Amino acid sequence: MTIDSLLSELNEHQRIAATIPREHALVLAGAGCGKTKTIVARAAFLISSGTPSHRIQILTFTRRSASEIVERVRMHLGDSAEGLKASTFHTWCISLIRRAPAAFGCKDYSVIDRDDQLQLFKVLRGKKASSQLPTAAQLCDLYSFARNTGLTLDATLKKNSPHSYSQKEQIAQVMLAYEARKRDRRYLDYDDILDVVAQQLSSSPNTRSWVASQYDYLLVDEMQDTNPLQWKLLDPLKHQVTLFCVGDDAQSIYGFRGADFRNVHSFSERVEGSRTLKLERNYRSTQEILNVSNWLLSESPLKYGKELIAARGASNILPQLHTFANEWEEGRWIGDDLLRRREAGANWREHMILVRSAFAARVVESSLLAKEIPYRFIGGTKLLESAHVRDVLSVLRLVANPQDEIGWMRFLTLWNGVGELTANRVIEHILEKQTLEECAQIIKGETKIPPAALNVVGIVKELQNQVAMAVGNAVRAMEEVLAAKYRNQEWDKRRKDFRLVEKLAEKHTSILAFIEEYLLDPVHVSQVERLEADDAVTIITIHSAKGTENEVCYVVNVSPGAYPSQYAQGNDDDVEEERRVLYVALTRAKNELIVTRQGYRLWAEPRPSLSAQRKEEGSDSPLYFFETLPDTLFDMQVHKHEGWTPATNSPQNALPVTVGIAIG
DNA sequence: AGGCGCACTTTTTTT
DNA sequence: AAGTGCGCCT
Repeated sequence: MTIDSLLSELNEHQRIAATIPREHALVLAGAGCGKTKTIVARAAFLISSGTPSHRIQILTFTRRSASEIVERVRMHLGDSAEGLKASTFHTWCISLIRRAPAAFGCKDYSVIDRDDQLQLFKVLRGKKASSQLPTAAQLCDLYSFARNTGLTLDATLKKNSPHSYSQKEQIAQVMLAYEARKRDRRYLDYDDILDVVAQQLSSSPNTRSWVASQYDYLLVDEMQDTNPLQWKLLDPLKHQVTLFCVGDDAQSIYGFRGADFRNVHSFSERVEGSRTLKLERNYRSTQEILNVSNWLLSESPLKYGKELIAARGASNILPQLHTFANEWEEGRWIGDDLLRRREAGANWREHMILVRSAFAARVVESSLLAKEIPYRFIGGTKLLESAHVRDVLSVLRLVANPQDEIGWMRFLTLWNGVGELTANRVIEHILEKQTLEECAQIIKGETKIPPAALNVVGIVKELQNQVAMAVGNAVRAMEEVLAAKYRNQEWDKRRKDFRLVEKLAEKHTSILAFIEEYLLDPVHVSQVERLEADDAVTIITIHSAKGTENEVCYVVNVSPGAYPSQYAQGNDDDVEEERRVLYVALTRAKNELIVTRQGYRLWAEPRPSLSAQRKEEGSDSPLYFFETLPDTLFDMQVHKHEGWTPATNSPQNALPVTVGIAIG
């Protein structure tokens, strides 16, 4: 396919965006208006008009959209697309660090993920010495928020946790200790990866020009979700590299990570001489679906000024709104509805179920399992984040970095007779040593860990360039102890994951690269297995669903107390972010939108309006987005309680073990 | 004292 | 699914 035929598929505005001359540009595109298509066309246009493909770097939020964009450009251009790179901000930065570790002051550093951070914070916070201190997880979030926004601890606490403000001094101490520990152990957490690069880009002219000289263009997807730390990366490059950014303020849903949707509005001030373009024609959905989405945004006190028009026009199918007595009936009905559609000839893969949280997916999941409907779940615990896989990978981490305290803790406490305290004592001695052999001697002297287990570390070291074999050996050596640890926690199911890990490892020639790649961009179990069963329903968290679409979309549990969630109540910014989350969910549907909610009694009986009640309390942020829903937008149906006990709870309905690719 | 198993709660969202 | 708390065992 030629570039001309690709451009002829675009509408006028998309084509202008894809072919603008070399200048900074921001493309504001509504949901379904062809954002990805425009980025793909832009990259293809640049390459076919002479920019070498390796001088274009595309930055996206997920591995999935990164590979999709590259794949589509390749489809249009063939070999000349070779060398085009798309990655997340984090993978991009770590690849820069790995190519010039000294320039960033990060020689021999290893990357730690959130779980590792938690371990450190837990240790540093101390057990229950001061239980008023925020939990390790809260400290972790506060720390990360401050790093991503560039706010001081003081400002972060005032904004996110005024409740803990009085403990500011102690919190500061824990955080400083965390930073000292990271330096000591040569750890880089997620935020360090970006910050280290950003810092050097702004302070070192040499490093800046080294990086800038590699690229002519940076194409940034999902610009509305970039935060100040990410901007700190782009800003120093803007004089030498041309920015092409695409985003939608109404789809900004990463405020908890420091993103501010207003940032896309200030783009033109921050980037001198930049152009802003708009895409407003929606090619994804029917007008009936857009009417619901438009209504939701129009109710916001914020003025998005967005009214999506469907290029496809109306379809005469209204979205459906179903109200159930409880979550089990809701889940059961969705399963039944899927079966009906399947019987009518639809494929499983045309259906997507959108949930707010991984936790919220559980009821739906068990309903699909019970009805033997194949599904994949995107958004829960990732393969390499699951406890049993981390256990095995701890050995690989030790080989990559014998000073890895977190890795040692994980490995040592696996064995009988070694708990947290013993492990701590041993680790103190280990950290004084340089080689694995010396470490092994210490462990032999101080614990009863079987020598055979320690040999694995040596074997893995020998195999460090054959990662898949290293994984295989580690698994075999640890199988017994793991089987004991997880004997009551679906061991048979967990055990299968090791094969998948080996499969992933086959592509890599170094342990470090293997671990890093999947820490930064974790793979979901069901993604690995997709090859085996292609036709499945998708269950997906809304945050993971950004950028995706499907013929039929179910949006689950759009109930009072859930949209907006109680968590957001009282904070107008948070409530509006919740509105955008729901907006993202509603705009995923191409042909049919089915919204479900619980607690029909709330609507069956007359009662004082929730919003009126809310006004009396002195807040104008809504308690429930659908409180004022006009009844013309949906086909509404209330399902009466049928008086049965939830089958999902009864023990005789133990979850079947082998149903398609169903992996939670 | 340290380790371990059991029963219990508690879940936003992600790199 | 993982963290916490409690009581028992070595």
